[in-house]
Amino acid sequence: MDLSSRKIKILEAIITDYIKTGDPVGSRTISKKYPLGISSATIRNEMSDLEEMGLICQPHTSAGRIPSDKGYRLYVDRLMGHSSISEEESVFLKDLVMSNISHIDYLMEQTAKALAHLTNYATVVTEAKAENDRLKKISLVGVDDRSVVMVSVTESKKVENTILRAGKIPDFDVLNAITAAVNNYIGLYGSEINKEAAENILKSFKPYGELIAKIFTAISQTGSKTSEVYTSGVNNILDYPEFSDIEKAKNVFKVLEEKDILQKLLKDNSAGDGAVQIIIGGESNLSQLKDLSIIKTNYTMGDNIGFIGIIGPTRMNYSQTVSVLRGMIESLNEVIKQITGG
Amino acid sequence: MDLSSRKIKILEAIITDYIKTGDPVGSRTISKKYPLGISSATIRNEMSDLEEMGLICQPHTSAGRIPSDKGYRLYVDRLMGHSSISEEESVFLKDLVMSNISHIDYLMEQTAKALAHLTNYATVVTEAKAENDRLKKISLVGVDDRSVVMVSVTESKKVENTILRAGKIPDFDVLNAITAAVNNYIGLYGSEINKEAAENILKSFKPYGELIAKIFTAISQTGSKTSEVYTSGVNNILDYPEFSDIEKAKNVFKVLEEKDILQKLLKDNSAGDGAVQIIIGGESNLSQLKDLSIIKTNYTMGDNIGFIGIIGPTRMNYSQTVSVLRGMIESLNEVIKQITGG
DNA sequence: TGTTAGCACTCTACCCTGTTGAGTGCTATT
DNA sequence: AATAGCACTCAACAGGGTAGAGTGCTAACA
Repeated sequence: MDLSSRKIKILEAIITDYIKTGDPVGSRTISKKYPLGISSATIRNEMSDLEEMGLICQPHTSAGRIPSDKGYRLYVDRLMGHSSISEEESVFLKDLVMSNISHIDYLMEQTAKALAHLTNYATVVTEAKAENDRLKKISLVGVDDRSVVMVSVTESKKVENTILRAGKIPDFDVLNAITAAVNNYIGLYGSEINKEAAENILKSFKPYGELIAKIFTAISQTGSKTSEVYTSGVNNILDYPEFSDIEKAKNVFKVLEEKDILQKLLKDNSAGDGAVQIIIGGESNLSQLKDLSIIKTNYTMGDNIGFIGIIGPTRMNYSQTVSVLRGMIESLNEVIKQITGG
Repeated sequence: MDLSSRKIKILEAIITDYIKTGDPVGSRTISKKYPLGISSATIRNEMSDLEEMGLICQPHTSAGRIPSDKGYRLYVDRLMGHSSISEEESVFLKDLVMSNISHIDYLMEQTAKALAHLTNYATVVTEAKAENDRLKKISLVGVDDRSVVMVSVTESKKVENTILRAGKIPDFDVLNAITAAVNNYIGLYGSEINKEAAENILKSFKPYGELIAKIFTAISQTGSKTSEVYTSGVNNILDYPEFSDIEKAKNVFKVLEEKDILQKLLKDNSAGDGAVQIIIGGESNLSQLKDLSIIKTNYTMGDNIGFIGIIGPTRMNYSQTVSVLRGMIESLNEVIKQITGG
């Protein structure tokens, strides 16, 4: 069956209306609200065809039609207009990013929050992280007479703190000497274990064996942490009647708590860098997500790659959400470029 | 009216039953389930008295009775037995704390999670923080040729990273010299602004003026961040039928998102250090919390004080929850003592 | 041949009703 | 003082009827 331009117009009307109201759309509603110049009876015939093609379906016999995943897919790929965000929103996003560049984790959190606020959906942001990051150097900072902080910096410029405790802590100068020796080691072996070289350092700073052992343990563990996942606006989901059933809402909450699933979902980067990707309902092949859609993209900070996703009901406002997401990424990238030197 | 021992037994039965089932408790239920040796009619008379005293109330004319805030208060203060946690739970909590001591923020997060898991209520943990903390020293670690990390350590041993960017970054030795100079400054003036001294440092390291200016800005901002608040198990609330109404659930979620309110609530430390404090329903004087109770206490890390709260419906299992909370605090304190040197 | 009006049909949502069961308070009795 | 009995109240549930939205089909029309 052919998809005539009239059928497309009707499909578009159904989707637009359903996104707005959440109620199944009937033929009469369309004939009245959308000036297609045809009667409801004709629309009924066309709708019957659209249903046969799998683009819309009926929740029950005498209800209106709602778009299927396939219908949304067609809409997203071919029909959806490009809206753009307001000047206000754009400024809001840019200010947000600018004001937080010194605390990256805080920035991520704020990003998630801001997007949730602007879209009224749930958002997920993962920390930027390189696939195979290597330790570049460390620095030791004394805290008190029993503990030091080991600051580690990776090739991709991620900074991480680890607290180390030991019975005996050297003074400032010795600490610096140990730092230098360990950095030398790292230059040669990275975070791999080289017994001989480690023994050498241990020997040179004999009184502080306990501390040095802990340093090597910490070094071998660096970068093993998976990247942080920040979620926000999860409760926004409750605003949509399709989740007013408490059990359904619980399910959604459960998925959004499983950071592993979210990570995996966002990480799949088949669409390429910087592209906005849309996963509609069952397309994720995860039963827990069959009533949710995800609009996602990625951002880069040097070699590190992070992901931003917006999660809402399948009838989410794709066009608006995409534009907000694009605006966010733009602000982020602009600021990141400035920082990392462009 | 006097509170006879029989009245107390009936009140206790009502509360115990209501905590377990969530359904209003009738006189017949009590006479059958609790061996008080009196008939339901007698119990009815006594219940009528208890109602007059404001300890229980009726949701509607022909329903059973439920405890009022005042009833819970009496129960918590005078009737509640002390249960203790199982060996298993105790080991679980201790292991948790032990395995996370090198990453404090991670430990807090895990603490919140573990308590939520054990109690099936929502939990709030605030980062330990001293009231009037002062900067003790900083350390500068180069990241790349445009940025350094400033590691700041406060009197109370809190460590924080701030990323600083500048057009020109000195090498390792100069960075160390700047660190030393700035630490000298901090020794004299803390995080206060002393123009003359700052000018001196600026002059000594003239080519790096931009960086040094940023250092002083960062110094003046240190410690201004409010302490982190971690929540967990918020969705557990959905398991209790009193919040199966979506609007009520939304309200609860909203409160638990307002970290300010939670902070204020937990911070009030009138009960004294280490004491477990219980706030029942309306006692908080916050309308948003009128259907929720909070069981809370505090922990100390050196000079820093942090708070742990467990939030559930007013009919929460006070006795069990208190014991889990006590177990958690015990594990925390034990480990903290070991660390901070005891 | 495509479009439309008309009609019978379907199904949900809603309201009204009566019934059941749990629970109460009062009163008379033990 | 304690209890048994009784009339009463109320929420929850199920059944029945109606209104309204929507459909599919058919016949008529341009």
